[in-house]
Amino acid sequence: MSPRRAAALRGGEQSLREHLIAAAGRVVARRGTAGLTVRDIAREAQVADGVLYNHFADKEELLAYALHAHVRAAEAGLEGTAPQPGAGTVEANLRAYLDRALALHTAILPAFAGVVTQPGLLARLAELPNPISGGHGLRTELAGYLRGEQRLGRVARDASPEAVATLIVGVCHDLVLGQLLDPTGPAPAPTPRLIDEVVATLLHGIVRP
Amino acid sequence: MSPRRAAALRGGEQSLREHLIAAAGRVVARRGTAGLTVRDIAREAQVADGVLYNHFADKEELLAYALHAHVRAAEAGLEGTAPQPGAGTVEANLRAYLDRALALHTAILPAFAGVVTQPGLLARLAELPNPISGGHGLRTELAGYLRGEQRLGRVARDASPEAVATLIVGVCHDLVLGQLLDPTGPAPAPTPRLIDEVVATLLHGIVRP
DNA sequence: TGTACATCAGTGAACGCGCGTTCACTGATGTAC
DNA sequence: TGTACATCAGTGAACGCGCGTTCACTGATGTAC
Repeated sequence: MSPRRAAALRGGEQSLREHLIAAAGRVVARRGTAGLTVRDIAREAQVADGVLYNHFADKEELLAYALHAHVRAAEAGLEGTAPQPGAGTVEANLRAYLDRALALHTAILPAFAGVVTQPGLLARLAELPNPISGGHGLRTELAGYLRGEQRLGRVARDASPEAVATLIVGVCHDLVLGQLLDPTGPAPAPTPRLIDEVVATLLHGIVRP
Repeated sequence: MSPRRAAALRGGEQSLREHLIAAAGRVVARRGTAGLTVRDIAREAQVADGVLYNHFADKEELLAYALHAHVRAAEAGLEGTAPQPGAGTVEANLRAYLDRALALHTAILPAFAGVVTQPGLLARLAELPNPISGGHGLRTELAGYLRGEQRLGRVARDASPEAVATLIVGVCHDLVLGQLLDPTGPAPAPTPRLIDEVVATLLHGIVRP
């Protein structure tokens, strides 16, 4: 035994299963899951239409793995590391977290837009080893950072790390969704001024004692 | 002339065109546009499959009108009126705006989730008399309110109304999207405590002078 | 070592289904006489 | 007033297409002798 090998693997490294996940991931990153065809994936993988059923129960299972890979790749692809409590200034750190979150959501949200409308796919994703990250990790990380700063006295004790994390992630959703809903709108990168003002608002609020 | 009348209109008020938009609007409000079938709409309207093509160019045009109607209905259905500068307290007013925005997005976002992945439908929506509202009106309203409070001296002059509006709308997107992405998650109504903390963060910030 | 055979992942044409859309037909209503 | 006819919005069976999925077949590789 050791039968026929997929033409696309002639070069020769991966298993066809990994090859399919990678190919699907590329297509998902490019166009999202909406209107995505089994044949599109096969063409991207340069492989016969039917092979995927030798390795996955159905299209949804492959897509779930592809999305999973896409999310992990996006998270791994973030530049630099998350700020630590006590380092630099709180302002610069908050800004850094916002930049990171924005980069992450810009990479992930378009692919997830189609997932919301596919309950079966959502369920498959939930079954995968890691839960749906989708910024969840980053949110927790940010809240943890803020608690650290609270301990150091650089952030008010009565501030709510969860609320700030929700606000930061929310801004990302808003900006990326706005982009998705109006493709003719402003440039992909939001105005730096708005970002500055968001950080200032979170730091100082809008009323002064 | 004055030929056959649709059986569904026997009761007798509207035009069939309005009847179709209303029926489609009901289905869209219930299940969104994803996986929505021309036959589903016809069944809801209790009308023959083909009639819609007597009144609309295609499915997308009908859906665009239905979404438009749904958004306007959701905006019209908001309880009470938007707070005015100078009335009550800034805190209560901000909270009221957040509640309104949350109600609006809870009603609208699920229906729009499927729209993001249908560029043709998006384009049709953009062509309709009013531009896509989708909270846009509320955002402008909120920014205007905040500028009013600035003039009255109840909100800091150097605060950014646009940033606050983005933060408020962003929280809505985040909470509703979270709900959509994890249907098994927390109750539809978010915890009041988080809302309180969000308002407090916007008012006072997280660092103290 | 060389040859015949068995294995089974990969292949891609074909299947069946559901969708958006079309169009020959129906029949309630207005008009002509 | 009553009857025959013309109109055309509504009807729903049928069309064609694209999709996810299946499965008889192919052929590269390992094994037996």
